[in-house]
Amino acid sequence: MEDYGTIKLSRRERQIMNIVYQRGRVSVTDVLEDIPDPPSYSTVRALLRILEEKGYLTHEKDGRRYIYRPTQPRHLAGRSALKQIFQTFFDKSIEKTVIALVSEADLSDEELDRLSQLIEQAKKGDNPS
Amino acid sequence: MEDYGTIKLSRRERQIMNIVYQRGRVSVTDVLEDIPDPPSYSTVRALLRILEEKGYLTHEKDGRRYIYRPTQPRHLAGRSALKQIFQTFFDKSIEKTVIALVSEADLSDEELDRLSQLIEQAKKGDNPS
DNA sequence: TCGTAAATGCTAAAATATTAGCATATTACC
DNA sequence: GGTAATATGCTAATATTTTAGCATTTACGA
Repeated sequence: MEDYGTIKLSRRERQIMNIVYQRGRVSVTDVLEDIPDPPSYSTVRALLRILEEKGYLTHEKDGRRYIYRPTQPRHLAGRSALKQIFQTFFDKSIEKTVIALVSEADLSDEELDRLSQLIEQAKKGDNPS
Repeated sequence: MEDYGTIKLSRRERQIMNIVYQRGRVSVTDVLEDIPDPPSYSTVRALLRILEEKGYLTHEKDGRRYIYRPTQPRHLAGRSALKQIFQTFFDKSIEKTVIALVSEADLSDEELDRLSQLIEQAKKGDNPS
C-alpha cells in the first residue's frame, strides 16, 4: 500500500481512485457523475469491487447502497504521489518542485505571506545542515 | 498531449514514461535496468514502439541502437502531473501542496532561504488580489 | 572479411482489464 | 400488500495490454 501514483493501478482503476480521493467517499453513482468518459453502471461497480479486492478501498452500507472509501488516508497517498512526481520530473528536488508549483499558481499576496510564514516556521524547527 | 499523470497511459506505459522522464533519454537497455520488475527485452521494445506510435516518444539512431526521448518537454509534463496531484489530494490548493512538500522534506536552512527568496520574488510580481 | 554480438522488424500468443447483461434483493411509496 | 425504482451478485464476452519468439539487419573486432 505504499505507492499510489506509481504502478499497480490500471488506467480505469487510477481514474476511479482519483475520484475517490477527491470526494473522500463515493457511491457508484458519484463515480459515474465525475468520470469524464463514463462507462456503464456495471463497469464502475466491477471496478470498485476489484479495487476493494486489491485492498485500496473498503465499503460500508448506507441504506441500501455501498459507500466506498480509500483504505489509505488521503494525506499519505498524496505524499507518495508527490514523491513520485518530484523524483520523476524535478531531479528529486523538493525545491524545484515548489518552484514549479508557485510559479504556476498566480498566488495572492495573502497566500504568499502564509507560505513565507510556513517556511520561517520550518527554519526554526529541527533542521541541521 | 495534455495529461501526463491522468489517464491514457497503461500501467507499463506509465512505468516506462517515468523512467524516460527521469533519464531524459533512454535505450532499451536503460529501461530494463531501471524497471523494478523487468519484463523481457522484447517487451520493452514493443512498449517503446507503442509509446512512439501514440506520440509520447520519438527515437533517433545512435550507432546501431535507438535512443528514445519524450516529445513533451519535461517541465510541461511535470506541471500537468503536479496539477493532477494537487487537484486530487490537496483540495486544488497549491498552498496545501507546498506545505505537504516542505513539511515532508527536512530541508536545510539554505534551501529554506532560497524558497523564501523565491516567494518574495513572486510577491513582487504581478499578483493582484 | 568473416563471425559474433547486439540490435531491430514483425507476428502472434497469453494475461489482464474493461465491459455488459441478467437475476435477485431491498427500500420507499401508493 | 403490491409495485416501481434502485441497489447488488454473479457470469461471461470483448478489448486492450503485456509478453515472447523467430527472422533479419548492423556494427565491430579477431
